Parts: sequence; C-alpha cells; structure tokens
Amino acid sequence: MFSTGHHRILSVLSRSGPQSRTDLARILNLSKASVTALVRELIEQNILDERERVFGFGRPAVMLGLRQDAASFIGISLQADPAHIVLTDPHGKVHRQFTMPLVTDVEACLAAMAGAVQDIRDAYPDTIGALAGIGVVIAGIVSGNSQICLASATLGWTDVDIGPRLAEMTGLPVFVENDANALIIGEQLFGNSGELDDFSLVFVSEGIGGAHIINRHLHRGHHGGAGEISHSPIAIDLEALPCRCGNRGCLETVAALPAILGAARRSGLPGDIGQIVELATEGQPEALAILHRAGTALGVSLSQVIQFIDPLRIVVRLDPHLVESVFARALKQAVEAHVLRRESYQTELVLGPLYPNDFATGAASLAAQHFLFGNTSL
Amino acid sequence: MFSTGHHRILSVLSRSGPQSRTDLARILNLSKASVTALVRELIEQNILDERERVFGFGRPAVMLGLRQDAASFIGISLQADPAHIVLTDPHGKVHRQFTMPLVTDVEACLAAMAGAVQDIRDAYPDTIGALAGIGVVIAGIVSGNSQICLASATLGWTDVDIGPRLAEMTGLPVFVENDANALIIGEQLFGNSGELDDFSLVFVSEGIGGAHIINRHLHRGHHGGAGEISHSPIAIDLEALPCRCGNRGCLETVAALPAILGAARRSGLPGDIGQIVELATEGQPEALAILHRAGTALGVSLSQVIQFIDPLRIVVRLDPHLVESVFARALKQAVEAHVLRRESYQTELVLGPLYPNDFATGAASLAAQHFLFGNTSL
DNA sequence: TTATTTAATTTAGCAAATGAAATAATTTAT
DNA sequence: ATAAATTATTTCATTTGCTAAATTAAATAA
Repeated sequence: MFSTGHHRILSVLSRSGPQSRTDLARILNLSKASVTALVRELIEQNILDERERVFGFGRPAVMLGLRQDAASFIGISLQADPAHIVLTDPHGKVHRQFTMPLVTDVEACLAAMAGAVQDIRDAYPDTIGALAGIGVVIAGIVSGNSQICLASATLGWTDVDIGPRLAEMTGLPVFVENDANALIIGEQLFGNSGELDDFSLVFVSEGIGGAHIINRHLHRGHHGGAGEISHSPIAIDLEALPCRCGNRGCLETVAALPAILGAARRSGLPGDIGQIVELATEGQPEALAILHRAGTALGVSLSQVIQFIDPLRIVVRLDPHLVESVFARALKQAVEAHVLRRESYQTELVLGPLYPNDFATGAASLAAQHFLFGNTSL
Repeated sequence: MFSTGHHRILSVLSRSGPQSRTDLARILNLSKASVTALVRELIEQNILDERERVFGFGRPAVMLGLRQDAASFIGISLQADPAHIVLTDPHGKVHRQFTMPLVTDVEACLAAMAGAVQDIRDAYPDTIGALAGIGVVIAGIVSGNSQICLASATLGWTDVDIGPRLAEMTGLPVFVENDANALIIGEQLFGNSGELDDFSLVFVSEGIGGAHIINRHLHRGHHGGAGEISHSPIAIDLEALPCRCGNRGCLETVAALPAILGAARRSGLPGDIGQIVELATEGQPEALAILHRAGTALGVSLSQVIQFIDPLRIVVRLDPHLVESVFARALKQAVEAHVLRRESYQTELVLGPLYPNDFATGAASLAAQHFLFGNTSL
C-alpha cells in the first residue's frame, strides 16, 4: 500500500511535528521532486493535510501535518487486573477508555477482547479515523514477530497465539508485546522521546521492567528478554531477602512496590504507598529508610545500564506518589555516585508517573507504529 | 563505486564463505537476475572469483568466493606499548606484523605511523591485494564518525584528529576506534561470530573493556562509551579497594590483570600471571582465592549484561594462562548462578586467549569492514 | 538417447528516486 | 507601483536498482 518513502515521511512528521516539503527533503535526504510526489499521495489518502504557511524571504513554505483522523487504534492491556482498553488517534490522544475484569481463560479472554473491539466500533461509526489496528500488552515473554505469547506468569499462558486469533476474529492487524516494550514504544511514538536514537525505560510497579530503544529500534534481545532488570543482584550486604527467582537480594526484593509495602508492614507502617511517602516527608525514620534503600538500589542498577548501554536518556515511570519523594532523590544520588564521571555529558534521568492506563496506551502505540512506520528505519 | 547490492553480497560471502549465485539470491531476497549482474561486476573488479562447481541434480552451481587478494588492510594498535602493526587480507589472515615503540607526541606518532605504512607499501608491491585502508586502535573514547580521538588516558590525548591527519598523509581511508570496539568488529568480521545478530565481547588485560554488536551493528552508545564495564560496583561486601574512578569496589579493582597481580604480591605470591595460575592449579589457597574472586566478580558483571541486553553469545578474551583456569570456572559458575533460569535458552559463553596482536588485527578489520560492507546493514 | 532438473543469463519493463528547468508566491528594493 | 530577488514547489525527462518470465546451459536419471 504505502512505500518506504511514505513511511519515512510519516515517521518524521509524527516525531517532529509539521514540516514543509523542503524540510522533509532535507531531513530525509530525498529530492524535492520525490517529496512532492509522496506527499501528494499521502494527502490523497487523507493521512496528511496542509497546515499554515510560514513566511520567509521567498515563497512561503506550506507546513504538512499528520491528520488526527488519519486512523485510530485500540490498545488492550492484560498486564494486570482489571484489563484496560483505550482508543487513541495517531498522536496518542486517548478518545475513549474503560476497564474490564481480567479473564485468564484463553477463549473467554479472546471473546472479551473481540467483544470490546466490536463495542468500540459500534459506538464510533466514523467520527474519528478508521480503526487501523489493535495492540495487546501482556506481562511475560512474547515471540519477536509471530505475536505469540510464549510465557506469562500472571495469565498462566504458555505458547498461546492470541495475536493471530484476535486478528482473525476482528479482521484487524494485531500486535502483541511485553509490558515494558509496549511502554517504551508508547514513549517513543506518543511521548517526548521520539527524537532520541537511544534511550531506555524502566517502570516500577508490582515488578520492575525495563526496555531499550537502540538505534531507533526496540531491542528485544535474542530470546525476547532484553531489559530484564528486576533480578540484578543488588543487596549483597544488607539483609538480603529471597527472591522468587531463587537467588537472594535481587533488585525486585528491595525496590518493587510489593517489596516497599512489605518492608513497611514489617516496620508497623501503613500498607499504602501514599501514606508511606507522606510519613517519609514528615521525617518518619523507618519510612525514610525503606524508600531511600529502594531508590538507591534502583539507582545502582540504572548506573549499570548507563555504563553498559550508554543511552541518551533513561525514563523511569513509577507510582505518582514516588515521583517527588526520597525514593526519587536517592535514585538520582545513587546514579550520580556510581556513573563514571564524564566531562561533557551525562545520561539524562527523567522520572514520571505511571498510570494503569499507560500500558493500554502503549499497546495502542504498537498498532500506530505499524500503521505509520511500516517496517522502516529512520 | 560499489552499490548496496555489491556490499550485501560481499557481506554474505565474508560471513558464510563461498555461495552460488542462486544461494545469494535466496539469502538476500534478490532476484537471480540482479545477482548475476552484481556478481559480474564484482568479478570484473577482481573482488570475487568462481570456485569449484557443486554437482546436484541439474546444472551444477558455481560457488563464488571473496578473493584473498581483493585488497589488503593495515591495522595499527596504539592500545599499549609497544604499538603493534599488522597487514591483513580480507579474511583477516595476517601477512606481516611488527611492533614499534609507542610515541605519545601527536606529530611524532603520526610520522611513525605514516612511515610504517610507507615501509609496508615499499615491501609489498603487489603480491597481495592493493592497500585499501588503515585502522587505528586507541584505549580511550573516539567520536562516532569523525574519527577523532576525544580522550585517551594512556596517550594523554584530548580532541586529537589523528584519523583525518593520517588519511591526508597516506592518501588512504583511516578508521579510528576504541580498543574494545575494534576487538568486537574483528571478532565479527575475521572471527567466529559473524553470523550472530547480537553478541557482546569483554576483554581482560590492564583494564577491562566491553563492546556490543546489536542488530549486526556496533553499538557505540550516545557518547561512545557503551560497553564500559570496568567500574561496575561489584565488591560491596569484601574488602573493597579504591578505584581510580573515585568509587570503591569496582570490577576493575578485583578482576583486571594488575588487580590480580597486586593481590598476589600482597599475599607474597610471584608477580607473574602464569606462575599464579600454576600455583592455583597445584592447590595453593591464596592463588586459588584470588583467581576465584576475580572470575566470580567478572561473572556477576556478565550476568548483568546478559539480563540487560540478552545477547546470543558473550566472547571473553583474556590472558592465555587464564583461559583454562579457576578464573574461568568461577566465571562460568557465577554466570550460571546469577542469570535468571531460562527454559529454552542460555547465552553462550566463549572464553578465548587475547594476544597483543589482536588489537591491531581488530584495527585492520575496521578498514576491511568499510571496504567490504560500506554502510550496509545485513 | 531423451526427459528431467537445477543454475545462470537474457530481455523487456517497472517503480522509486533524481537533476535540472520551469513555475509559483512571496519580500525587498527602487 | 513595478522590478528584482528569493525561496518553495512542481514538472519532466532520465537514471538506478531491481524484477518476472522466458531462455539457455549443464548436469543427472531413465
């Protein structure tokens, strides 16, 4: 349908906002003749439209923008209970969202997802762009391309081909991805890191997950497990707790949400993260210690990521309460202390809140990425 | 000069050995017509030649191979004193090698390198292929493309443009690269890991260096420092030594060659790695402990690399004496213990010797890679 | 010998991109 | 107001890199 040329143009417009034809030719190293032709076709297909004119010396440049109604995408997160479902446009704006109970039975889950898709289709005849794809997020391992869930502990699935099944049921392209990977694609496509060639993302919730964009592409690793960070051996000296992986002192046993809540409970503190953060802010010593230790542990792990991979930025997404807490300060301190001092340059650390919706939005970004970029690089 | 098509063919032949035209068409997803034309041009340029015929059912296939005299390459290692210089063919075979004292004065160093190149040119009129490029290796940070040495502690250089300077003096393309990066390109092009999409390499000598091939490409990281592993915080619990980076307990203070020799000296053992390994083999407790500790420390760091990046293989290059020692066994054990158990699959760990020559050969591979592959992927 | 099979080449042609010239829409200078 | 300059975009003839289909080449099997 669309050629690489089309996708390359969409890629630039999605990432850097409206550009003129001449800009595009320069950015993409294409001739102006080619850009004219490619843009004409994209306008005919109602993917792009002409925006305001920018006046300079000579003939004004006509800016070209990605239409909000070029297409729409459904994102489904099976990452936790309840499942979240969103409908987005190509810019990542959420137009509709709801939840439904997570069903672990494969057939029932497929039926529920197909039903949700049908509901959305019924409710949205054509006010926004035509539905162009579905993304599904699971916590677990997904095969690189065949869109099969190889293993998921939360769902209890092994080698389940939800991708092809849901595609058949809905008649739409379906993309399945691991939670951290979906989150980083969402950050790349819908977030603020689209211009970066290399960046990493780590999220902290029930577990700790990580993913890397390397050379503009998601780095899956050889068996799809790249970005795994939760079992970094971090607490050798401290009272190392046993981890579900069999070792002791893994990052997850110190810095994941359940670990923080568990430590708080053992210290007689309330079992709610908001309250714990508040106590720490008021100076309560146990709360401070627990959050400080968790932040430091994650910081040390991130310093390793920085040394090994040297990304331009690491995005850390965590509970909104933690974003401005001791946890965050300890994290930054630990990174400062453990990263080899560099004259010119420092990996940027960006902390932001993680909302349950974000996984579903990430899921939608998978479908959007495919629609906009095809298999293109740049 | 050569198109992407040519380079893609050379890439396959270099990596997988001789192939028929039909094989190439299948491997590269090209039409047989294209392969015929591209191969004809490469044969006319004396890059390829026809080899033996392989008989099957129908018409026999003519195998095509990369000519040993297609071109030759000079590799210069300024990684340590003395500097090593090699002359190789496109398969990485070393045809001539020698050393010269390392000079840290920039002008003197350039003059020495240019002189060495001229000597080689004089001594080798045209018995092997025409000289097609020069690679230079330094211990330090090199800018991504402009071939400028940004910083090197051993040489005391900052922002020195040896690449362009040497290119001007010799009239040949020059490629400058960091030591670990050159080593991994050498492994990819001249070694046994050419078919792998993702692998990592770590070497242990005066320091510890690492590099990653991701998606067939060298991953330099945003400021060229990717692969940095020597300052992983590893020895928190043990008697952590101060490191030149300012922290304590870095991997380098435990597992690098000087660290091992230093620990041995403090225990009253001889200051030679061969003797230390021999003592350990005989069961001498201090020697065993020192090597075991060093191997374990490196193993723990590598387990982190495996979790974060999930490469298909990690190549570890170290002193020949260490390859079959307690160090190696401890390293493998530590990796086994710390990597999250995987059902189907395990990152392969390959230990091999590191000879002083290898950096120079790696340097030559940089030039060879450019000659053979251009800027191509696959 | 003849049919079959696989490899390689030829041929005509397409799709994407290009360079150079032409056209369009402005601002600045006169 | 008009002409000159400037920059954006389009047109058009052409090149580049590839392909599909038919053809030729060189072998084996019957």
